[in-house]
Amino acid sequence: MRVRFAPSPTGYLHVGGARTALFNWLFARHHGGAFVLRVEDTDVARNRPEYVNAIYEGLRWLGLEWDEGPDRGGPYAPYLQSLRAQRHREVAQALHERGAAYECFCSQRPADDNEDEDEAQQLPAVAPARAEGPKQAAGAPRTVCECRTLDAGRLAALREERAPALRLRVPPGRDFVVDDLVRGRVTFPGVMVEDFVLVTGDGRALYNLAAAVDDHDMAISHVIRGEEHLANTPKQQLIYEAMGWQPPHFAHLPIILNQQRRKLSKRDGATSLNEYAAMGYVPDAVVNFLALLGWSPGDNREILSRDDLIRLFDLGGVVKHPAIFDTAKLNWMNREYIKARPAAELARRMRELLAQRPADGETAGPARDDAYIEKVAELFHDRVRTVVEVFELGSYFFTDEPVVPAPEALAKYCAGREAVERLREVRSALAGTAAFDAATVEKVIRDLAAERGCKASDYIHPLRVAVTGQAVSPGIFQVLAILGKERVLRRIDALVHLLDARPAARTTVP
RNA sequence: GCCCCCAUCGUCUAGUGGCCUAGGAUACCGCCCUUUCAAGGCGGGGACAGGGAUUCGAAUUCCCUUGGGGGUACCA
Repeated sequence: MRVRFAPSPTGYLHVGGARTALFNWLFARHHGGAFVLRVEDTDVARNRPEYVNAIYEGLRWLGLEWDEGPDRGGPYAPYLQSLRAQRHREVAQALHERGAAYECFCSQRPADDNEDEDEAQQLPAVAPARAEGPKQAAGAPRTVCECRTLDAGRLAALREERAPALRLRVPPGRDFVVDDLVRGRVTFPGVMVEDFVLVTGDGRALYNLAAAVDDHDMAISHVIRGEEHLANTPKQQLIYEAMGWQPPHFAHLPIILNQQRRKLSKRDGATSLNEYAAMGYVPDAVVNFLALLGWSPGDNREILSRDDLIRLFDLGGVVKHPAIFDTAKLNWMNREYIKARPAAELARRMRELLAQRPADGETAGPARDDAYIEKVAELFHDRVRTVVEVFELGSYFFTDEPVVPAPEALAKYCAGREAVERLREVRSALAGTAAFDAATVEKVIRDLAAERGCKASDYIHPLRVAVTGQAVSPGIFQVLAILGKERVLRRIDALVHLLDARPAARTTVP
């Protein structure tokens, strides 16, 4: 079995494309078939060569290695569609010769006067491309221009005037059915598929021709792609039929939608894979999550390794309805993967992200130290959803400066006058200890509380505000130990100073 | 407009005529634990879009309505 992922390099690999690639990969690995990467770069207007690399990077990040592709060759090379143009023209010519296609001299139909589409340049008309006039009663949107039946004399005359496009002669009077592996039999009324263009006036093979030819030539057995291609399928089947080729099986995957139930677009926050990488999602989690978006193993399992997925995957488990991309669940899953792996791995990912950040004050000092990163990772590895969350929740670990206390934290734990007292007491207790490991500082603080006859938390809360600037943090004793005596003392001093300077109005708290 | 597809908790889904007073996960809420926040444990609310039809019996079959999505290019 041979499947392919055929992106066009018009942008970064987005989650929809990634999901399509993943399902193809899973299918290939499950059946021991080949997963081929074919880059469909035939639309010169929108292509960007640099995006080919972006696609490679996205697939590699996910760990979806391809067996054949532009960069690694294979028995059916080349895998860059633009390099196969000659072959596309050959097939077009064969189609023409056997009467399955005809030359069309019509002007380009004006692109729908819909808003965003870039208006196609309109050439002077030879014949009306679309039959105008009142809507035909029985609903017959199919357009047949007179080029379909030009006689030899007229044909020759027209050829002198301009280069024709080549249209497929769609057989009239029959409906077209697609036996789709995920949605069953789909029937398109014959009147709806019109004589579509195979090759443009300037000799470029268009998508339906190129895709059909390449899929056939590359011996693709299963075409697994997004639902947006469903309506193209009858056209491609017609090409196979006209050429006498055996068509592949087709499977159309449901679209991934955003929270507003629309097709994912740039405005929906992160849509391309590299953004997820940058935010500290782990590839295995993204793969797991994407696999469950539109597919289910049929039981209640949620956490599935790559091997599980390969073993369990089949097209029968693919659902028909579109799925909404839910970041909350991805976050949960990512946390599961972070927790399931040792803290050292989180530390490694932190270092990777740190390396990509500018070396400003935020990441100065001890943040460079591997052992230090590891300790911080230890503290956060079962409380963060993403790697960057460590830097956000634990920002106080990545600066040598005193922290700026959050107003809420101040209001919650430092409102009363006694907070200052407590800070002074705990400061001097802490200053008096030489060892500064978690166990020691815990004993110091608990002893202090016992001695003063109050709760340890009475000291802990203001202390947390002093060293982290926040009302919440991981266990305070470990935080203190990692920060180190010097920074801790300095931060206590800074907060005491700040509290002292504040207006004396609110000295009591109810 | 026309064509096609789809329709179970907010979200991802299980469910292929009786096992369903509809299961799981996530999100949310509560309790326990606790130095805070998480994690963890326990518990809670929450769905078969609507209407017909078939059937002894429908989330499951058929039809209509509604809603959502996709397509409608000399783009892919």
